[in-house]
Amino acid sequence: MSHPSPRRTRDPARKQAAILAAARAVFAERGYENATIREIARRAGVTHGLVVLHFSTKEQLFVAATTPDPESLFKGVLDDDVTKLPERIAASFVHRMEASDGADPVIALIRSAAGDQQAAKALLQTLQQTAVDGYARVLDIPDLATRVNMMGAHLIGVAFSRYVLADGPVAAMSPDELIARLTTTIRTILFD
Amino acid sequence: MSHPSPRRTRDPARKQAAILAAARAVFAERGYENATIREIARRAGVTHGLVVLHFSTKEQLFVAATTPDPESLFKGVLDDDVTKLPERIAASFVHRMEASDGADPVIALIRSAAGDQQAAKALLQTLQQTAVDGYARVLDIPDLATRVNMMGAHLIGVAFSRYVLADGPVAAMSPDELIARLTTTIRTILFD
DNA sequence: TTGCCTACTGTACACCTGGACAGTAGGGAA
DNA sequence: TTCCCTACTGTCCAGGTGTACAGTAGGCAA
Repeated sequence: MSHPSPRRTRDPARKQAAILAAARAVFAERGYENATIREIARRAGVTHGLVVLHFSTKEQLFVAATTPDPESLFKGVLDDDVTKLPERIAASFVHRMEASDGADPVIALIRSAAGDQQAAKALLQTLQQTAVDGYARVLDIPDLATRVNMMGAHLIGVAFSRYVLADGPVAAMSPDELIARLTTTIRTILFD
Repeated sequence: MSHPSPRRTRDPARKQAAILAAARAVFAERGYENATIREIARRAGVTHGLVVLHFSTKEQLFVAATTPDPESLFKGVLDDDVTKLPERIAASFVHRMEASDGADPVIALIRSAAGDQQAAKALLQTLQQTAVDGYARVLDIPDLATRVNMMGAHLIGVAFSRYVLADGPVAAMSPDELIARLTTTIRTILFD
């Protein structure tokens, strides 16, 4: 029948990577609380026991899977002249989200922080601080932290509307139009 | 001992109101999934059986407790001249949130929609549509729905940062400063 | 080939949830 | 006072969760 090969394969690195990818997807889709280890294991093609073996606890798996790479978020954004910073931020954010196919760590963090997950809140705050530090190198504004925070809030709100609510004009518009609108708003938040 | 009076009191209307108030608070604090009927019952001073008796199901209780009153959200906002619309929207929103002490239905909806609760998404979308219809009476812009959606996204993001994440400059700033900053951004989103 | 370390599986368990339901008692109608 | 409707309680249950752990079997070293 269609039990092709119940034979066990042995490949820790590959399986850990598969578990992490599945975890990112499931945490992004359902948020921390609604995500289950069993569902993650099923998508990764392993048993839930193996997930626990490698990552010990659901929370540790969450942190391992959703800790964003700060560098990747600001890659190429801080270069060039400051006047074009807003479009570069907008484009970087939108491209990142579109490429992830809804499984981006940031979405997982938003969904999970809403459910009061402490680890998610901490990671989001770290991300925020990283952004402040980065922009501080190229911008010289007294209330920089506040403006960056407002911008972060806006991006979270847009991500929420487009990828979580996933309905309405914001969800329907093209990436390019979204970038254009974000650019205008970000410019106002940062400089006006 | 300190069992003051195990005597039963009989007052359906009052208890239903207490249950709804407790439900609003718990749903806002924890989101739909993390909220439990038992916790709501405990805060309302009743048994969880009574909650089920009156509202049948957790989802029905959620809808009953968090369905926002559209009128209250736009009260006094649409009057007066259009040029001051942004400050009235900002002030109305901030005052509403500050007054609720973190138990506002909108926060419950945000927390719950993140966890993929269908009812919450539907209510948020209804709210969105109500806003579009309302502003359509005083504004004449071709892409009105899109702009209102972007504004709604921004408000969600700010609420998220201030009341859910509850940390950082946005959470720390005074209501008046928040209103001022929101006003500028809303003006850009609606008119630029 | 033999042996052994460890990646991997499957079962088991304690806990908590939403919901069902049989019973208890308040309080107005008669 | 008596009666009865129903607001209210407490117990019970099936289902699903995270985690612990005893056992199984790959595959490299010897």
